[in-house]
Amino acid sequence: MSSRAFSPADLSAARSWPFQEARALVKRLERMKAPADRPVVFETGYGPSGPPHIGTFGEVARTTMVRRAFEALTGRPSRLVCFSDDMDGMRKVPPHLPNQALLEKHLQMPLTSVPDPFDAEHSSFAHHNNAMLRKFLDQFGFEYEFLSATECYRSGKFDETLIRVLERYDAVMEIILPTLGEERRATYSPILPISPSSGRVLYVPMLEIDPKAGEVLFEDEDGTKVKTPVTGGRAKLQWKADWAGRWFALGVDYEMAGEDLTESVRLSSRIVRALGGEPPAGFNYQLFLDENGKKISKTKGNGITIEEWLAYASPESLSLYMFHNPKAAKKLYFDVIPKVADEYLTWLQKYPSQEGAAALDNPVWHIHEGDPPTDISPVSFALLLNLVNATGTGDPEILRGFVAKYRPNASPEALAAAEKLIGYAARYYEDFVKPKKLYRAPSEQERAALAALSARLKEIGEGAEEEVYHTAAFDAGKANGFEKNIRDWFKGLYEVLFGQPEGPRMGPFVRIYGTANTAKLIDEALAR
RNA sequence: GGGCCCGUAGCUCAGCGGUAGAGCAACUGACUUUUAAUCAGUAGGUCGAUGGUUCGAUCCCAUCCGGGCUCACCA
Repeated sequence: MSSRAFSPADLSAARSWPFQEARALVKRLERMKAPADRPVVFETGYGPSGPPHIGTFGEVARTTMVRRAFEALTGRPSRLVCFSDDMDGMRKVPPHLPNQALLEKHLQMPLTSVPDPFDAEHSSFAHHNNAMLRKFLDQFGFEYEFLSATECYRSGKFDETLIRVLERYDAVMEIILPTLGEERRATYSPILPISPSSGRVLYVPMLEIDPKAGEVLFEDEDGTKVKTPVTGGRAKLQWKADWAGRWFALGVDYEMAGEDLTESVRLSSRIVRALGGEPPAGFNYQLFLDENGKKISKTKGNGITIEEWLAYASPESLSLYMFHNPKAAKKLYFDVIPKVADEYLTWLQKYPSQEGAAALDNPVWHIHEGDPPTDISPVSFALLLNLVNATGTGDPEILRGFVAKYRPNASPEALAAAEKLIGYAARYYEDFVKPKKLYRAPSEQERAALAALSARLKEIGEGAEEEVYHTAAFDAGKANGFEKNIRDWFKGLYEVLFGQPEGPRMGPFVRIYGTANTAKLIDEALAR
């Protein structure tokens, strides 16, 4: 690792939000008098009833930023727990899934007891989604520990916490009940037993609770009264109590959440205190909006998905987007992608010349966990998009040639760094530029000039200087009536050959694309 | 309506008590036998509004305006 070292003075001068968050966490640990060698626990939560999405990425990326800032600040060990709420009952069958009938039969069962509707590869629906989550996180190289709620309950990891909830039952109820509607109030219990007869998660009131024995009495689905221990996976905590229980059981020190969960965090904090714990540090980040400032909703399909982002720009650029101002509602729509991609490059270029706190506050320090790469693409994404527009091609080979020409002094490493951008640009071309192309037929005059150019290029052959080709382009125009308006010649040439009024400088283009290919391009256009 | 968050140049953001900054975009010029690129330069903000605290406020407080979330169920 070639990551830079920073002085304590630099570190305390860093003002970017991850450092501010890290300092808040430090204060919390001081208040708690936490032993300095105890690993500090960061958590992110995940609901395994659907695939991971751009918000999942954002939460883990941002949490990791705080984590690394904290480590830099304190040198203390830390862990990041990605927790899957996979013991939650399946309340309804998510539409769009295959095997609806099969799923229907398993309503109210813990998600880890619902069969995988996709294939037999995973032992349950939740296992399938958990695997997707891990694959998703791994592809970005996040460092984390995966934790399954089901395993935590069944293994006894949460036993102590469940008993504690029984011990503090009244205090917990007192906090939760006022937040519920009248109807729910009548049946609410922070403990949800798993029916021994049906395996479903039961939303029933507790008839008796016995903290000493660690048991509860409730009415099972078949009407029989059942007394059961709450431990070993025979019961779980309900919403409003389970988050607090998890904090308590895992000793979570830091967790952020979307602003829609602001009230939940507040409530859970009170509950964890009632259990005798201390709520984690953290903050509520804002949700994303679409181009018009409207909330992004999956059904409306506004905004963009992580797949869309990653099709046209790097994960690092998405991290940069996540880094910016997490407390402001940010617009997330297509046009921001190229802009953010180039902003990322700009920050990367700036980093080596920055010192102290300025470097620590540079987003790339956070995006790359303190160790930004030194090989930087010598061309911006905007330039590549221009190129793609100008050359009318998304052929990576041609783009590569132009990059090498534009940046003759670029190192092989830098050119390698540009490779990814070229791929994104090519994709962009295919999806956005190509469909908009409008080739027009040449005028008689243009036809003659184009034919002359084609013939001349074949004559010259490959390997000549750019200027030779460029001169040929001019000559063909001048010799066919464009001597006074050479601009029109080029405009027409582009419209006929590339389907747009602008195009590449012809000399370099021919040199890179080849005379035979260019001549072929012309001949095909004339034959169209 | 209550609560929370946000509101600084066209855009994305920094600045968090001492006479407003960056990147991109825009514009001008140079260069290039079209485009793009490159280089040099210019312009652009009553820091959402109004009051208050202060010798002094973008920065603190209050109110208001605008945007988002949340306050039945579900997570």
